[in-house]
Amino acid sequence: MAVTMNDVARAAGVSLKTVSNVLNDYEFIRPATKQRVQDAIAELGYEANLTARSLRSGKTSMLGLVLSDLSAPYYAELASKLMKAASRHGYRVMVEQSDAEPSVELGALQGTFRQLTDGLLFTPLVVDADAIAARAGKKPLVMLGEHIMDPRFDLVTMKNEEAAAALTRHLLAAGRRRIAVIGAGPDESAGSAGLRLNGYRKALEDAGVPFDAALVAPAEWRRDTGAAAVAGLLETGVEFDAVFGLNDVLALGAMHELLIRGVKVPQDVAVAGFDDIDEARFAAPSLTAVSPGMDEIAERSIGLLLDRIAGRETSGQGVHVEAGFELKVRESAP
Amino acid sequence: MAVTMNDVARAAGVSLKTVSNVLNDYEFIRPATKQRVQDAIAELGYEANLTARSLRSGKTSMLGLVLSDLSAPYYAELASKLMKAASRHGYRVMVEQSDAEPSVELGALQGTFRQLTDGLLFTPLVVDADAIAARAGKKPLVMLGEHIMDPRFDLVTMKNEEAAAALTRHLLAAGRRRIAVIGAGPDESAGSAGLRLNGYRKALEDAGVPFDAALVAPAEWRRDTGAAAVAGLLETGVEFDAVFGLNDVLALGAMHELLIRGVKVPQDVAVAGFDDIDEARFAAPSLTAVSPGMDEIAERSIGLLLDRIAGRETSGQGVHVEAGFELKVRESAP
DNA sequence: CTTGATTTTTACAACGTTATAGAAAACATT
DNA sequence: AATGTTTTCTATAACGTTGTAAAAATCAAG
Repeated sequence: MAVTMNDVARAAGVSLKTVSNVLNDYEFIRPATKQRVQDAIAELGYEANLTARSLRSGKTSMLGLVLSDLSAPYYAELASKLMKAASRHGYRVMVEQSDAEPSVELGALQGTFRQLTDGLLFTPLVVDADAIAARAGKKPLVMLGEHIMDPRFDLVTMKNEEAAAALTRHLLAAGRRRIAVIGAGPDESAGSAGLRLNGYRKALEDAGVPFDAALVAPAEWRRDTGAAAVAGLLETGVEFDAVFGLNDVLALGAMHELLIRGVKVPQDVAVAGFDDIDEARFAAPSLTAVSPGMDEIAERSIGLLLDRIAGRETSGQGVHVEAGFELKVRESAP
Repeated sequence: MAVTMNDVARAAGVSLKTVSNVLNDYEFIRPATKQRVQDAIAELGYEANLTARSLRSGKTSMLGLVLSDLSAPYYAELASKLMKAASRHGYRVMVEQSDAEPSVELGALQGTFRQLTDGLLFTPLVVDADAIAARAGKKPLVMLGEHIMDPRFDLVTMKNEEAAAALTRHLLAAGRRRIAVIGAGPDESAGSAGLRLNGYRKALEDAGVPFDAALVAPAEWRRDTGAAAVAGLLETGVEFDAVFGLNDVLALGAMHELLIRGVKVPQDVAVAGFDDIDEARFAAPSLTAVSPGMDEIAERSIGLLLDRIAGRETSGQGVHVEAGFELKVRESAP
């Protein structure tokens, strides 16, 4: 079987606890003793048993990450960065895909998944703050995204409204006046969709351009739905000279549909997105998009969660972090 | 604190072990007793402690997945599917990103990661079979991909050679004679790159079209490198009327570069890829690509790994599984 | 009823670690 | 050398579950 601390203790001629002390950097150990233990560890190839350590200490050195679908590029890139950031601090990340199922989302707050993990990064999509609060337990929990803005919870988010406004201003400055928005209902006010739509409306207002609900097309945030939404706009005969996809895949789907139908991008219609996934740079034409500072989001969310776990952050209120953004102007909307 | 089996036992008026027996579907329990225990579990909201269970039983109900980078679309989609497949069998998947670092790849075979997991899905990229064999230990290990083809290991892969040949035949049938290949050196013979290149050569040979090493451009499998490789070809003045990207992101990067430079796709140059990631359908023009049966790969790899874990598959030799493929003809190479 | 076989339940140890509390050793001070 | 103080080490008990082996209860048959 595997080498245990007991084997190491025997080999080094010390007690079990002394080995444990060496491993945990206990202060009062004679250098000679420490050396003997470390030699024994090296010689036997001992590796600590995380399961046993967890059982005894209650810590797992794992973080949980709940998101709807890992195959969505934005989430894939985010998960990758979060894992790397966590790894720098000695933590692993376990991913749970909710598929936007309420039962799965809520389930991830409790039960095995929660148990296996010292803290949770949670991207709620379909459950509300009260439901979360009722089930959250007392392990640290940091929200990602914009579905929940509640003072009870820690939250790491991006400047959705400002960034959407900046992007809209950019389109307006380029002379576009009929900017279609894909990915929200005209009255949407909550979540990422609502915030980004607000930014769009505010920029229009500031520029004195009237808001037209006919330009706002609801769609789930996927490529195919983005394509379908723009097809719908074209078929209903609504005039537009720009498309703002509320995320990149929507914009890319829309752009695809436009190109198929012979609409020139950006000459006839400019297209812009939100997220700046890797693909945005390499689309044809390359996609103008808001880059929401994913590195910063990853770094700060891991930082905040680990601060909570270690008890370094003790605010009773939720801490709210907003990462900066950058507008990446590319060919699709110069 | 959390409710333990002991609390349940006390509430139901039975012994600890009886609760355990109920949870583990032990055969000989009086229905009345079982009911009392289950009522107590429901009433107290008991949830088994996985850590304790793992420590005692040696099983974790987790699988490991080692891949280079989760943000690569192919891996993101594969990971997502693998997680869903595993979840159907009551397992979770922990992902480890190797970044193609040999030390990380080998490290994932041992140490904590291995310990936390009942079996490993391993996509080796930079380490060889002997190094793996030396470190693999005895927990089940299933290889994904083509870097290692060794009878010692279980392997789930795709029909790289046949699929690449089929794609090449398709390009030849459309009249293309100068088909550039991006993502391999001209002498590459191992790994996915080598196999796909072999398929390409075989199809050329069967068609009596001479192989020209000048048409083969090495490149790491990313968008930017794909773009750079095609730029290199254009600048050296090599003539070509088609590009076969050895994976989709290479092809998409190449297509982007071609379009930027005013080369018409598919009129001047046809472009085709391999993987059929979601983006392939929505690129402009949409990308002709080999679909390597990712669902089947996910299903079969989880199946094989779980068979090994449960001892249902006991072949001493490695079991080799090859998923089927399909050619998706789209606009970029009709 | 008694006996023997079968079903049902239980006590106790064990998995490999960390926490507690105290014993032993080393050092400093008189 | 005796005393007190600090450093170093250790024995033992947990953490919450499953495995082993045996005890207790039930049933069938005489």
